[in-house]
Amino acid sequence: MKHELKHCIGSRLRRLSRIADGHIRKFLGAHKITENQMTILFTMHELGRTEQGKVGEVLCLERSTVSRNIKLLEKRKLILRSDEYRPEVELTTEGKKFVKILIPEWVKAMDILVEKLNDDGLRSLQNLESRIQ
Amino acid sequence: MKHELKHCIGSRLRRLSRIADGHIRKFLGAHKITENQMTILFTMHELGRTEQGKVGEVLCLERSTVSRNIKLLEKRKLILRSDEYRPEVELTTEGKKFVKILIPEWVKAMDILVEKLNDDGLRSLQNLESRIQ
DNA sequence: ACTTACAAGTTGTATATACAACTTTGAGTT
DNA sequence: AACTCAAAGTTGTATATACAACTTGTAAGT
Repeated sequence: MKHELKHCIGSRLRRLSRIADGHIRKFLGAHKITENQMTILFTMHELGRTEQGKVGEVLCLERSTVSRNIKLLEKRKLILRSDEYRPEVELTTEGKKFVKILIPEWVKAMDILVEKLNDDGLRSLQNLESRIQ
Repeated sequence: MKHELKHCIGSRLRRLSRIADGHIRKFLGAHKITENQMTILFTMHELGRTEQGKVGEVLCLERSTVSRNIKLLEKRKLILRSDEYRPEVELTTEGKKFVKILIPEWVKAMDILVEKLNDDGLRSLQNLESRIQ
């Protein structure tokens, strides 16, 4: 057979991401935030005030997924949406504060993951990213 | 800063897996099956009759996740469960037939992904797997 | 045989995700 | 100005996932 079933690239990447997220979650426990929402907060921190759609574009997330996640973060007053139909979003002051609180925990998780992956593993990750799209 | 937020290993792996799964889903459309359920079917095809827990162990999935996914596949009569509390599971004849139908579609998706990744990308994937656990 | 402890399954709950269908808005065309 | 169309947002629906709490069965020790 040309490919072996257990070499399915989709399932292997899914598994890798579950493992990595598991490590990250260990450090987020106290802060009542999911790793996904953390990623959106961080992305918005990087982007500054931006259109909602841009978030999905950067993260390769479907419009509807972004819409719902943003809604959850808005409910917690971590982000602000302009009230146009196509809103611009940005972190609130509280959101920025929360990001600053999260970063040290996230750094602990990254330390562990980076140590596991090593420079070579990080290059592998970049390599995959550059090839897959 | 030691790490950059946008280099978060968790979110990058999540993104990669979403992209890969998107490619796979394109080929599964006609067959009314999700890429995750496909993975479980393929895993069970490899394992043969086995304890339910083994599936989660191989795929790094939580017990409850396996439980629910298995239930969905059982409802479709693609798998069979012994009726002990800790059941053994296996593909039904119908399940095996379905796997044979799915494989060509899956191969098409793998052809595309393997072409994108190339030998070098596949080595990168293996490299990540060997390092991350 | 009884008890205890642990391992594995299930269920409740919340979030994450995608796709389809519908809605809204703005931009171009006439 | 009215029309049309495309782009982006939202909602309905189904699955995927994890964690916590509870359940159940088995194995070990007495």
